[in-house]
Formats: sequence, structure tokens, C-alpha cells
Amino acid sequence: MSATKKTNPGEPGDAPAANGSGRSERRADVVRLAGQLFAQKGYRATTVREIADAAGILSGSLYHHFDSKESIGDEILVGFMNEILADYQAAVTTGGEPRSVLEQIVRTTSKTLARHRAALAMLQNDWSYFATQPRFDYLRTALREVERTWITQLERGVADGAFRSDLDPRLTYRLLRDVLWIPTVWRQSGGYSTEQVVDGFLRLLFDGISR
Amino acid sequence: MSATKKTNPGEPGDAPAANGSGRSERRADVVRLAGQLFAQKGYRATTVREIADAAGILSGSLYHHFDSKESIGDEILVGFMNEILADYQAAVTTGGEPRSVLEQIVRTTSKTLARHRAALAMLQNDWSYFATQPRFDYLRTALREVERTWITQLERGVADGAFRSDLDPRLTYRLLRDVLWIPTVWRQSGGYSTEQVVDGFLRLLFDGISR
Amino acid sequence: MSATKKTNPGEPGDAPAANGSGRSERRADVVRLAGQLFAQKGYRATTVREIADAAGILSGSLYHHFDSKESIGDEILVGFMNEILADYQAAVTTGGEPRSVLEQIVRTTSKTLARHRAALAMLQNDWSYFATQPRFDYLRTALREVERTWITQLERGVADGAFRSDLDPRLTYRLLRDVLWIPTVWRQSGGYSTEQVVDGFLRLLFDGISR
Amino acid sequence: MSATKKTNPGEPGDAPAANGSGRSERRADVVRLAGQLFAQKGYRATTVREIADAAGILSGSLYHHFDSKESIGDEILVGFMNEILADYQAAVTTGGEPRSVLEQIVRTTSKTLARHRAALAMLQNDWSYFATQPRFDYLRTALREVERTWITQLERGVADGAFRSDLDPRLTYRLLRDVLWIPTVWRQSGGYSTEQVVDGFLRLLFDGISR
DNA sequence: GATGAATGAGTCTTCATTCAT
DNA sequence: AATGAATGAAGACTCATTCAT
Repeated sequence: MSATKKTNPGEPGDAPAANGSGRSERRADVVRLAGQLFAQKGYRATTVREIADAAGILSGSLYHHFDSKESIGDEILVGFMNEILADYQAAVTTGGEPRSVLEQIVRTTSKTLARHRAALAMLQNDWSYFATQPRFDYLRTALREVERTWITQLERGVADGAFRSDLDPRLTYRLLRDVLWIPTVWRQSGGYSTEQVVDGFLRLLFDGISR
Repeated sequence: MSATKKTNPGEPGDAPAANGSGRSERRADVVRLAGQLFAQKGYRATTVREIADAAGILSGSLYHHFDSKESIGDEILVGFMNEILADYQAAVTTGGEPRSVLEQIVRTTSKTLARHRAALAMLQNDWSYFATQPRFDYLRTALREVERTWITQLERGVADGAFRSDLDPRLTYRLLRDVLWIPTVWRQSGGYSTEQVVDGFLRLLFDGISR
Repeated sequence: MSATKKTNPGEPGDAPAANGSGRSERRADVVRLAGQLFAQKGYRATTVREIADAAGILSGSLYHHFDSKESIGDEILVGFMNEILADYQAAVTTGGEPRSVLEQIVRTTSKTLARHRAALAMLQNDWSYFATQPRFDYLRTALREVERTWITQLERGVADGAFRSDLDPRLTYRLLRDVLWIPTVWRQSGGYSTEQVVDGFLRLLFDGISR
Repeated sequence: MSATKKTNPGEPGDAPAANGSGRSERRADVVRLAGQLFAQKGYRATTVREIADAAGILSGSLYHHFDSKESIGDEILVGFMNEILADYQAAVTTGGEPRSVLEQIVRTTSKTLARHRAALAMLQNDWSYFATQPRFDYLRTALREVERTWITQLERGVADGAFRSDLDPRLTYRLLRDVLWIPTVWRQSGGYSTEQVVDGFLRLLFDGISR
């Protein structure tokens, strides 16, 4: 969607012989390193100097690869969001029953979330920042899509009798939402495997804690 | 606990021209105003100049009332945390059944949270900052206390057969935790009254979404 | 028109007792000093550090008085342009004959130009910069006004027979324009008094060099 | 005069795989492209990266052809100045009457100016820069030569009665100078042909605007 | 001839804080 | 209590230039 790549001056495909994998190892290195720092200290609290230090170069040299700190953040977030949206679409496309659609969503996104801890941490720590930057509009768009999907499935479930008839889909999603996104659960699972966490969550979601 | 009051050394409360009412209206004013700003834009993203502007004074003049920006944040958070802890202790002291203890916790803290939106927003937006500052250790302490209480009550409920026997108290708390704190739910309830939100949450907690 | 004044937080007139002359001596000092530097080395080539050094403060301290380097430049240029426009309007308002209107314009603006050497130098050295900055739109607006005035007076003169009938007002203004603005003439007159320069110019303008 | 060519030491013009046509097409290309950029945005405001982009290479590769950005500017200005000086010398060498010498100067240099718009724009936009760089001393030297010529011819004209006896040659040249150099007139003539501009200028110069 | 990565000095700007008045 | 001026350290970013490949 966004993600400034700082494309080479020439036209794409201009390089004599393509370099297989990706633009540059260094570049990918920097993104990964920056992601770790962003996750630890937050996006805003991380300085470009720290990123450069981690990469073993001078801060000015970062701008050889990216045209701003935002571009780095953007690159991390775009990749993450696209995968999440794909997870949702895949689950919906199955056309399964509401309960199985939601279950698939939780199971697949939990894997995606685990692979993108940096992005997750950034969203939690610096949401108030990203939310105001036009460049990151796609985040809000994606979140709306996620909300729509949940509400739709909850509504279907209420309609076909799978879920409680007194369930308020919108309110329920609001209550759930934060559990879906909050990193602490998915990040440091504190001794629990991802499986366990997911199963626990699904049980809680469908049945609550009562016997 | 913390909260630097900048009391003139040795003579608490006897300002030359003290005005009956309290320490200082100005001071309370500033804290309230700062809280609003912190809630809107986050603690770190709010500058002392903005706080001063809101109070109608110059930024340097703030240092007459507080010895640092941290002191203001501290004041806001200490008050909040103390009330929350009191809520928990009150609920536990009743000695009621686990389910009713948890219900009371949810019902009373929801009111406290509503009264301290600024603190709540600060914790969400700038947790990564407060978590690293020794001065704010009491936040982590309080959170541990909260966790201990939930786990204890969940364990009691499993033991006495009120909750599912396969319930993992620690994991369940982790899953729940974020819902307890995340402001979005309690803040702008989007058309729902606090009552409705609390009832919805309790229903979800105890019974899940299935019919 | 523009010129960010960095107005005090409170409402205007909020100060207990007005401080006679102007906002601040320091501020005026900085503007003057900056003007000198801008005139010598150009606006872009002058760094805020140099300005601060000249004022005997640190570069960051400049931002107590101005909110950007541009604001300083703006302040210098706005004052200049307003005076120039006033000169033109005054001359036109007399309703005199074209020749006398133009003569008055040259005579009064020459004095204004002498008083605003910094602005003049900035316009010459960094026109290509100011011309592209939306903030400085008023410069282009003012220049259009000046052009309109000259062309109008030249047309009137051709019409009433005071000027050559084969005179092309627009082309003539274009040829003249630069003489009107270029600092070198008005700045270091190299031994000539301003009077002499103005008289020489008017003679050249009206009669050329031929006998 | 100046203009670093980066000739391989000692062996001018015998590049290993020299290609009949000239030193290098690339090199000439870059100079032309750079000239366009300099003319548009000014010399200092143009970055080497922009020049390289325009040439379809990376900025580092420019240093294969030139040893600095200055060298490129130098190359452009030297060529221009040499032609201008040649124009002046040719006109003077005719030994014609002052009026015809000046007329020839205006007519021939106007063509040269039209061919070197980039150089002209650079001198206007960045004169304050070139004027301080020792490397560009030749610019000032050339300008002095031009001044000397005009003053000499004006003096001759006053002496032989062709020009007004009260004409001050030095002052007159100062007034005229800027018209001679300022690009706006010669560059975008706004609907006028170069012929028209030159004729207009000569008429203004010799006869002024009065009837 | 060109690439791509890096340098290093410098740019404007921000902001919590201090302090004489 | 408050002002107004200043500090100083840090922030993101720019750009001409170098150089191994």
C-alpha cells in the first residue's frame, strides 16, 4: 500500500542482472533491527541514531536506504497489515459457519501476530501517533475491515442460533477487540505455547469461565 | 507513594498568604488540564509548553508548582492507582464467592476507570515509558497485586466448582487483562452506557458468546 | 500580512502594563542582525547558528523569539514590501501626470530601498527560493501590483503624448524592472549620493544617453 | 581559464577506448543537464543527486567525470564568459563610433546570452556564492573588463558630442549594468522576440521614453 | 564507467529545565 | 507567583564526497 522503497533511479528491471532475493541485505537488516528497537522502546522513543548504531553505520547513512524514519515504520506495518487482512479474507471466503470462521480467524492471525511482534508492539505503544498521521491511514482502514468482519460473523451466528440471542455484536466486538490486538498476550506467552493461548482464548470466547 | 509536591521545606501548608480552600487552585488546575492533554495526545507527546498554555501561564512558571513534568504525571497516576487498589481490596474483603467478588471488582473499577480517563489513556499510550522509569515502579507493583487477586479468585472458583474445571487461571487472567485496562472500551463507549458495557463484559466473561 | 510574531499565549493586551516601544529589544536586535547577515551572504547561506552567534545566544534560543528561520526572513520582507506598496499608492493617489507620478515613485522608493538594504539583498540573492515558498506569495502579489502601476502610467503617458508613441509599455517595464530592484545600484553607490543616482536614473529614463 | 576537466594526468585526449566524436558524450550530457537544473533552481539549491538523476546515473558516478560540483558550475560559466568577452573585444576592435560599438555589443551579446541561459541564471541566483569563491575570480575579472569597455565608449561618446555632455559614464554604466545581465529580460521574453527586446532596449538607452 | 554503500560535517528545530527579575 | 530569556542536549534529516567492487 504505502512503504517508500526508495526505488533505484533507473526503471525497475534496469539492473544488469537481478539480485535474486531482494533489494539489499543491508536494507532488510535495518528493517529487522529497527523493528526490534521499535518493539522494545516504542517507535517514537527510538532514535534514528539508535537504529544506525544497531546496524553499525552512521545515522545519516540510513537515508541511503530509506527516506525517513517513517518509511521504516511504514514498511514494517504495511507488511503486517496486509497479512492480517489476507487472513481475514481467507477465513471469510471459506463460507463456513460463523463459529468456524471466527475460529479460523483467531487461529491464523495468531500465527501472523507471532511473526510480526514488532508491528504489534508498535501499534500498541504508538497508536496515538500513527492514528494522527495521514500516511498511516491504511491502519485505520484495515481495522475497520476487521471490525466489519467480526460484527458480520457475530450477527450471522445470532441469526442462525449458534450464538446467544441477546448478544450485541457491536458491543461484543468492542470488548473483544483489545484482546485480539494487545501484544502482551501473543508476545511473551509466559510459558504457554501459542496453541494453548489460542485454545484458551477460543474457549473463553465461546463458553466463558462458568461451568 | 510518590508524587513530588514541592512543599516548601519544613513548612507544609503554611504559605504566607494561604487561601483557606487548599494548597493552591492553580496547582489542581494544572493537574486537571495536563491530564486532559495527556489523555488526548499521550504523556510524552504533550509538551510542558502545551500544559502551560492550557493553564494560561508560561512554561517556566509551571516549575513553581511542580519540579518536573514527571511529577505531574506521577500525581495523576498515583491517585488513580490508589483508588483501583482500594476497589480490589474492598471486593476481596467482603469474603464473598469468587463470582461475586469478580463481579464487584468489575463493577466498582469500571466507575473508577471512568473517573480517571486521563490516567488510563496515559497507561495505554505511554506504558513503555513508565515501565522503564524507576519512579513509576509502583505501577508495576499495583498491577501485580491486581493479577494476584484475579488469579486467586479464579482458582477459588475452579476449586469450588463455580468455574470450569479445565480453566487455567493464569492464562485466563492474561487473556482478560487487556480488556480490563484498555481505555477504548471504557472511554468512548460509542452509544453504550457504562451499565451496558459492564453487563456485556460480565456476560461474556461468565458465559461466552455461545447459546 | 504574514510575519509570525509568536504572540504571547494569553490574549493580546493581557500584559499587566504595556512595555512601551515594542515586544522586545532582543527580538528587534535579532531581526536587525539577521538582516545584515542575510544581506551579506544570502538568506539560505546564512545559518541560524550564525544568527544566534551574532546575537550572542545559542541557536536554540532563537526559537524563543521566532518559530522558524523563515519567520525572521518573513518579518524583514513584509515590512519592506508594505512600505514599497505604500510608496506606490501614495504616488498614484496624487493623480498627477504620468511623468510626475513615475518621478515620485522613483524618488520615494529610492529612500525606502535605502532603508531596507537587507530585504533588497535577500530578494536578489534568494529570489529563486522565496518565489517557490507559498508563505512568500505576498512578494509576487506585490510585484504584480508594482508592474501594473508602471504599465498603467506608461500607457497614460503614451496616450497623452508625454511619451514616445512607439513605446511598448509592457516591454519597457520589463527592461526597467531590474534597475528598480537591483541592490547594487542603490546599495553601495560607489561615491555617488542617492540624489545623484536618482537624478541620473530619471534622466536616463526620460531622455536616454543621446544628445 | 579554470574548469577542471579531470584529464588523466599527462595524456590529454587519449582515453583507452576513445570514441572519435569527443571526450565523452556522457560528460557533455551531464553539463547540459546540470545547466538546466542550475537555471531552474539555482546552483546551490541543486543537489548532485538531482543532476545524477537527470543523467540516469548515481550521484557517486558523477565523480568519474568531474571532481566536484564546482567543476560542473565552472565549466558552464567559463564557456559563457569567454564568449561574452570575445563579443566585447570584437565590437571594440572594429574601431567604430561609440554608438555603433555599443549597439554591436548589445546585439551580439544578446545572442550569446540567449545561448547561455543556464549561466545567466546561475550568476543571478548565486552571485553571492560565486563572488566569494576564489575559484571563480575570473567572473569578477571579466565583469571589470565589461565595465571598462562601457565606460570607455560612453566617455568617447561624450567627448565627440554623440552623447549628452552632462552624462556621467561611470554612474550611467552602473544603472545600465543590471539590465545587461538580468536574465528575466533575455530569458522568457514573454511574447517578445529577441529582436524586439534588443530594439526596445537600444531605443530606451539612446533616447529614453519621452517624446 | 558505473554501482551502492557509507561518511561526516552540517542543517533547522524541539523541549524540559533554569533563573534573574 | 509569574515572566521572559536563555540553556544544552538531543532530534530527524541533508548532501557533497569517497571508495571498494
